[in-house]
Amino acid sequence: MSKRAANDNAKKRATVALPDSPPTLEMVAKEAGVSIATVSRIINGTAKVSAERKDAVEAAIAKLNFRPNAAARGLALGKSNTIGVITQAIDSPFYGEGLRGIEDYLQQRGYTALFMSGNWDERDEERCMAELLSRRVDGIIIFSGRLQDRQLAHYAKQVPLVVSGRSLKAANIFSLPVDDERGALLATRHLIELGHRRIAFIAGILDHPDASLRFKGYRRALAEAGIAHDPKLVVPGDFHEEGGVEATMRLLRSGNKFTALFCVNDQTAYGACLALYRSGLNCPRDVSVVGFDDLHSSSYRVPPLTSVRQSIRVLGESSGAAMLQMLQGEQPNISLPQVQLIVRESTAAPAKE
Amino acid sequence: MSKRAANDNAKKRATVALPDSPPTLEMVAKEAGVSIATVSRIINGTAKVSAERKDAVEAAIAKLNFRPNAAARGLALGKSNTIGVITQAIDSPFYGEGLRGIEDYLQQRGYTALFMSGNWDERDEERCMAELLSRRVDGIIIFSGRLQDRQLAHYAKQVPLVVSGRSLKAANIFSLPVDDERGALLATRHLIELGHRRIAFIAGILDHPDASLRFKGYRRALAEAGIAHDPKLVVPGDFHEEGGVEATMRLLRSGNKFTALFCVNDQTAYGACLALYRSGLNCPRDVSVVGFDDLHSSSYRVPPLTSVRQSIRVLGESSGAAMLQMLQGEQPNISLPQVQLIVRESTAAPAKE
DNA sequence: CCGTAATTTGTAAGCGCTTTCATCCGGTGT
DNA sequence: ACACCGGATGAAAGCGCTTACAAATTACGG
Repeated sequence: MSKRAANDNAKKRATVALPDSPPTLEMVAKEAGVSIATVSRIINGTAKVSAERKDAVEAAIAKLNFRPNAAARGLALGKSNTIGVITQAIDSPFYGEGLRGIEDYLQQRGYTALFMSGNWDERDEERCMAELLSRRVDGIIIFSGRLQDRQLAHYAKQVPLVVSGRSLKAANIFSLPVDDERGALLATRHLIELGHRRIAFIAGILDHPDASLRFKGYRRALAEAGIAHDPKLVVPGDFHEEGGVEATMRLLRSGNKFTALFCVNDQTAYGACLALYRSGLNCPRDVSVVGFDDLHSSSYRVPPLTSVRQSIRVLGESSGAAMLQMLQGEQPNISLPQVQLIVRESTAAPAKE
Repeated sequence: MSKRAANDNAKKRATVALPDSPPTLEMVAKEAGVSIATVSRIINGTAKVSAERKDAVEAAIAKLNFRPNAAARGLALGKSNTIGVITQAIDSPFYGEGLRGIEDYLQQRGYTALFMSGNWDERDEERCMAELLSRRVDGIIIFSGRLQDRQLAHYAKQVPLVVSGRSLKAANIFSLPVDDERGALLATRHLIELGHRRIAFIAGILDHPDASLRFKGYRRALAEAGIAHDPKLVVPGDFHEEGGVEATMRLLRSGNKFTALFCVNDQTAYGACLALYRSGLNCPRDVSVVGFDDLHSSSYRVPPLTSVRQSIRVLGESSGAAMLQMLQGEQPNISLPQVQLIVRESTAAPAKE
């Protein structure tokens, strides 16, 4: 047995010294008196090894508290077991649920998710892509995103892509679209069935695909019911609470009457509710409000918000599943559950005039 | 000992390259007609290189769309430029803001954050630590967390640690405590000043340090004002909306009168507000409610929630700053802004009886 | 007992990058 | 002219791990 007591007495030195470099395969091999190949084989279970050596190696690993260096392994293997995820904002309640879904799914299958925020900005998103590519992630999942289709197709040559919340087909890309139009249709139809005729719509950012699809669903529902679409009842927002407040105020000040409000997403609806409250209007007595996304906290609003549920968490899990299938070389066969209207207490029949 | 065969085989293998594998330093060097050392020096700016070669290399890099392999670089450098972050739940609105702060701060300084969710579970947290350690992150930031102090001290021998929202001192650990007690004191005092005497408290999970410190502040404010503390007005919650609903219902059913409610965090307060609404009680007319954390969406509640602001985003940024200082070998000299009470519209004087 | 096949185990060649060190240059000083 | 010097380059040695291939060991039949 060699004398490696110095290592064991590291405690003594630790009072002054910074953490000494972590143990390596070589140190484990020496400690156990075998070759590094044998240690590697035991760790990965890639070949049969005699029980005797196996025990010795496992003892050495435990003793040294050895943990394989993922970077080195990645280099040797040519894969990192990491999936990059580009979201717009990691602190958004909307994306957060999706990230959680991805993380849970991947982690159970031995992968790690690397999250980055694109900040609703195309250049930021490119920076994220560059960083992820540089880290040689095995695949990248993008939530909506501002990148153009052709840019995505370009990146897809370098790494498998899953794009969720968007519809797009190209080699090495799998997209998982959400049925925004149908969701908006259900929401608007619900308001119409309650008896509303003057239904305003707070849109998101103008050129955003989600927003335009939802707008389309809104108009389709109106058309179905034979209600003329009044452009004055459509105002832009920003997908955030603040935009909802401003849009609602603008609507109110414009003097155009409305008894219901369909908001492009829940956060916008939160803002709308606050603006109504500030204006002395009661939801749902004076104005009914419907959101989109069904965020977790929407069921705890006062009043609980009626919303379109697309389960962003499931979207996340499905994205992870699709990515793993792509990495197996399979064509993903994932589909999302249908969007669904969740009726709560922010909608009611309009007041009799 | 004929090594000829081995060499020949190695060469053969070396010439085989998959067409789609990303370009390497070597390919760039060949393309530019220089050595790989020169390319490396140009990329990192670690030495002077003639303008002529520099141009050639940059052209080659652009042509091949070369991106250095972060894993390989990490291996060679012995550092990954990555900071691991352990949070309880990536989809929590509370932690989300903190993560955003960390991400922004680190990214501007050339670091990448690797987020993992501990799920409020000690074993999960250990799994995260193991994963991060295996990836040889340069440091780890932990948000609150369930790990014991001694476990943290143990991990700190392997990697620098920043623990936020917690107070603890040990070698190689920097902790960034939030003044929970003072926040709770301010909140409760505010209710007292408004004239409330029967103030209930919805606590978090029993053994959680945040919860007990806030409870302490609550009692201190009561004591200051000479109000007897009534244990019947204190009920447990779970830091989530659901717990707030249940706790409030329990309080209401118990028949113990109260005119104000201090909740251990904003999410709990959201639940409380809903429970009041369901019971036909108006906030703040019948019951005033105060939260803690001042989440972004609290200012958009109906009514906007009075809360204690500790700027979790700033907490995140500061954690990042402290970590970077530690990596420089300095002793971090970071301090947090004081907690602050944000008075909004969920609190008012109690109704005259 | 030896030959041969079936099993472990060890050796060493990478994976892509950084960096030390030796080499090669064109000046300089005398 | 000659020894010397400093700056630009390249060769090569790792960083820690996997794995193809060789070597060593064992098992067995003839």
